[in-house]
Amino acid sequence: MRQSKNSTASTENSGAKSTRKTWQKEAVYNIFSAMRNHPTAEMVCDSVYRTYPTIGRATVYRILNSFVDSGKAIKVPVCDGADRFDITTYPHSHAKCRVCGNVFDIDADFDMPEVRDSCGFTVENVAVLYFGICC
Amino acid sequence: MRQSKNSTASTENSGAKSTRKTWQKEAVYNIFSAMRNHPTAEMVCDSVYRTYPTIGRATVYRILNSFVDSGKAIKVPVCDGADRFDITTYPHSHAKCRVCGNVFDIDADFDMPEVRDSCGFTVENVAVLYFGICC
DNA sequence: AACAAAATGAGATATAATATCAATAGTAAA
DNA sequence: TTTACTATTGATATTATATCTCATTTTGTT
Repeated sequence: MRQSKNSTASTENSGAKSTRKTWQKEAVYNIFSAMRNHPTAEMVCDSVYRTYPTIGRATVYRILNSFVDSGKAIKVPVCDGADRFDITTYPHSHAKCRVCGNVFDIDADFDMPEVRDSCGFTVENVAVLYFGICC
Repeated sequence: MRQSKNSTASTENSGAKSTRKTWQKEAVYNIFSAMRNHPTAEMVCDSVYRTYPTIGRATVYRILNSFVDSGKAIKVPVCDGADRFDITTYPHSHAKCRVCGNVFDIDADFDMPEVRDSCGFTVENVAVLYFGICC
């Protein structure tokens, strides 16, 4: 995603509410929530496309971002490549294989760094990412 | 992939790839290592450009990546925007402000999740990233 | 049905990073 | 020093990622 200078998210238009039901939102949610491989936006596009060839790419991107904004999904930072989207929102961490590039869920069996306030930084969320080899 | 087929039998740098000294590598290292704000590759480019206007953009990208490969720097995953490069390689974590976009070092005063082997995944490294607001 | 606003979709634009490849330049051998 | 070899560079093209623009369509409401 491009970095915007002074706004947090493009979908957050002051007071704008995405309340209207559309078949596009339904389609993206149904297909994305069935994917358990932390897909990129493009991967979701491809899947949605197979069933709904008329849907626009920008629409899929917009809808995925709206899921993140509304807490229905999270973005996983993976350092390289496209953003990953994760339908699993409970606290857990991720592992990325540097060979195959796949991203896996990792149960947070260690003490998950807790959200804290220090150094004048107000923490809202934390992401833990392991790098290594899966195979 | 390239093998030194006709080099003398005893090379001190066995397997070393980027061995030749160039003023470009010197320039990028000197300027990058003085930047303490987790710059993107573009930010390094801009800085290097001011002193060495003839250096190529691709060269800066290549050299920065070689620093990461050789362990002289790390890439910081920030979920949004361009990759960040960090000259500080000792174990610590990072915080990213969702308002100003800046990235800060955070001392790992909690128990840093340790590198482990679980679920068949061989962990080589771990990154902890806080999201929040700095101001 | 008619209306206003939200949402979409096609394409343009912005941004990020690597690939290509001829020319250059570092290093060792002669 | 000169030569030979090839790693490295740099201009440009290409690929990848993601958002923006805006005319058109659709939704929810009256």
